[in-house]
Amino acid sequence: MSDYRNSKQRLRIIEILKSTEVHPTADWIYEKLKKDFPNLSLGTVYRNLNILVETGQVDRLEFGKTFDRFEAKIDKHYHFICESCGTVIDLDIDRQIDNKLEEAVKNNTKLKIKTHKVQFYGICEKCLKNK
Amino acid sequence: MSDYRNSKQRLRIIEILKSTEVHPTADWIYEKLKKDFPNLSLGTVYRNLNILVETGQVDRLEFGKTFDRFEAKIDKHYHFICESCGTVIDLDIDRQIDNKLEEAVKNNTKLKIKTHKVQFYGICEKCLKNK
DNA sequence: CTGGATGCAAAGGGTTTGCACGTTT
DNA sequence: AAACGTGCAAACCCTTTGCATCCAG
Repeated sequence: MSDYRNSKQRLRIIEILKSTEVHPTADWIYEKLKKDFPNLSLGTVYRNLNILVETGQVDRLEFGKTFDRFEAKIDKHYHFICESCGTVIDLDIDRQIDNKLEEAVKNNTKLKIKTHKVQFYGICEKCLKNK
Repeated sequence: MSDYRNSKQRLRIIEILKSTEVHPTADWIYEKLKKDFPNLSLGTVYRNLNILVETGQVDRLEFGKTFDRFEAKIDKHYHFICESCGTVIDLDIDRQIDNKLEEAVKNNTKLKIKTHKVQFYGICEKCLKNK
């Protein structure tokens, strides 16, 4: 890993992220940052966000890879995603815990909650063997 | 909503999805289906997948919209996504239930589980008022 | 001074869409 | 026959990347 310097743009990006609750997109940050750096380029925002995620200062909210995946198993279940090979595996759920999970949040907020999804991340059996 | 017919391509897509556990990408399905329909186009696969998702025959595995979102709040928490306006809201977690959730899965599989994420979906307060 | 960072623009990669033709009902 | 579905290719959209220049250490 290379050494990262403290560019003004990067520092401002962290500031912006720490001062908002809107979970911005890269473009939102770009628009906001443009006021400070009129010549700012979107590429700079993306490069810095990637660095900030890499160094653990920022979290990226995403599911799996950039492309969608599909399944015909319609009943409720969780998913496990292997961080090594990308495989997605269905997981049975413990209904009792699952219900408690949703109840705990429902009773604690004014949001109208319809459903929830859970993903587990780690290494699958196959990849465990191959390392 | 329009009436959907039973095109051969669409029927095969459901068949394929029901017969596999790999949670395929659109492209994976395209490659597989090409054996039956040599002139198949990727657009057809995408169109049909969207129809199947719309009619509830297939689930799409994704998180939020197509673009990533970022946050500087690094500590563990859940997210709520408003299905109406796309807003993402941080949710506190009940550590006890959260731990039980991870334990339940860990004890029930040979996968090496490192972490998990939970998202809740529904309608936010603002959108509830505006309807 | 040296290597990382930036701006700009082009390229990438997954997904959507307009159009003319083919198929289902 | 009418309306939906398909193939093809172009268009889209978000993100990445090559390159010359700029700037932090």
